[in-house]
Amino acid sequence: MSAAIQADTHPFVRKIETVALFDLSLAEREALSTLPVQVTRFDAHQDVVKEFDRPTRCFAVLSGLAATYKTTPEGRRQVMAYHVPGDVPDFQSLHLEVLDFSISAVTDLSIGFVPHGALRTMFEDHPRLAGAFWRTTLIEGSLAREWALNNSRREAYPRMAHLFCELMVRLDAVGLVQEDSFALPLTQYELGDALGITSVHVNRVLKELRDSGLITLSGGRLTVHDVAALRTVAEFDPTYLHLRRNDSRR
Amino acid sequence: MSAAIQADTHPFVRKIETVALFDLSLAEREALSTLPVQVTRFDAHQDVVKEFDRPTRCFAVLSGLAATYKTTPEGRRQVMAYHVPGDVPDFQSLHLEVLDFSISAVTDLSIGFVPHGALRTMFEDHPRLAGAFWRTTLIEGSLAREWALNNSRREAYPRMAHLFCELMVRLDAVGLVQEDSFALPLTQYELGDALGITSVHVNRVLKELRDSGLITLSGGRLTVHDVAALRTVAEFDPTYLHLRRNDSRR
DNA sequence: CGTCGCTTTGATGCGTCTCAAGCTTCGTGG
DNA sequence: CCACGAAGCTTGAGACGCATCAAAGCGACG
Repeated sequence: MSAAIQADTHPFVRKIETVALFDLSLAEREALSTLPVQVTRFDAHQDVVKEFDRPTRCFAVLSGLAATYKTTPEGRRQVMAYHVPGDVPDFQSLHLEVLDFSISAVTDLSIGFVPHGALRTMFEDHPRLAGAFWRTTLIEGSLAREWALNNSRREAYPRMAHLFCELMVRLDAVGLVQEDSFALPLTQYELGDALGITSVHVNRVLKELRDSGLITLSGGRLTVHDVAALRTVAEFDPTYLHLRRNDSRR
Repeated sequence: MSAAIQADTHPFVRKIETVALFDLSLAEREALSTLPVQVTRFDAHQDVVKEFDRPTRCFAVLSGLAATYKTTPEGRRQVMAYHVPGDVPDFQSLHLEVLDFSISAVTDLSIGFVPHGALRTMFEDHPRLAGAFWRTTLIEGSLAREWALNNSRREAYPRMAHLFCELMVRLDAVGLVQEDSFALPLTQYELGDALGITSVHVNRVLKELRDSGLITLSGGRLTVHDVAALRTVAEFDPTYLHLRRNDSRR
């Protein structure tokens, strides 16, 4: 998955511009773009942060794909969310001392770390920005609930369709979808971790979706042949993503 | 379920006192306790707010039990969280225009509504309080993720044990547990809605838990006979609840 | 004292898991 | 440039967990 965030724009400015319900003032834009960012690369399959960590900084995904996941003590793994470029997935560490999930690099990853202290200072001076970031964390909660519904109340076939619909909309919103096709660098085993099924069953369901003519997935790229039909199968309603108007072309 | 919130304390003061990581200043306490509250009663099974609503106020549960739930368009219902007295379950409406879930009264319910405007004014004057309420919404997100893990990665028997462990800890934190026993006014059908299984299967799992000597559930009251064993079965680790020290006696 | 909602139990079927084996792809070293 | 190994994909057979359908028991309340 290639970088989609312009190098000349501070990632937090980008994020807030796409999420906030107001236009940034000059002072706010200045405060955001002078936040200190430490850029770090991670290899695929590395953990960026781990459950029970006590982070002292938040981070934005600059390029690549990241995944929030939890595991039962018994070792069963569940991916809770994927993070696309521009996302700030561990903002909760600013207000909750200990992390209740891990975040790993699905692909090679470029990450921008911002110290908690700088964020707190910024929020004191610019309370509207605090509200905007609060909003981003609420949207993440909304995604978590939709995943809980999807994974416990839909069978594997519509469940997978739903995941593909969500990813398409979210990747499209950051310009990573071309002609109903986007990079999806997940193994079938990893897809199973997200959907709560085994890789064997992922394979069979994928075959069904392929045979229905809805999608093809190969070479780490998903192509949707019939967006409307896929949405119908998935019962997909994007309300829970809380996108603003025109964030998505679909 | 009887009221546990003292009538003479403003519910929002109560909530923040149990959640915030700092001691309230006099001004902050004053601001909270002068928030206008409109108390309203709901009968069991009524909806307090519905998915796609655009609320203009938040509310605190004063007494009774409430449930956040979503349904698929096909009609399958999933409870995402239970709310005990003191909780403020729809705080996200302050920052997200349209609700992505419904909240219903499980039992008869007493609710205190507070207008968004009053909250926004308070947050402008007292930014630390905004941080404290932000924290409460993050904790809800954490619960949603744990439920997603529980419902998709544990089988019905440990899954139910996990739900009981969570409810016991959270109800204990608000003083509603006596001698490892608490009110649990849910039908087996409703338990199925929370656990993602049918009421028939709830009945069989409940029987197993009873036969194991772990619990009894009758007359709307759950008694845990062996807390340690129930936790072991459930692989229960309360970290995700983000309680502060001494919030729970267990 | 009959009715209605809830609980309990049985029989059968479906969705997904588990185990197992063969196949494809691709990167690496000879 | 080919051989090989490792990782991932594909497919089959049988087992298991939970759903579904159905019916009978129980308890509370008018």
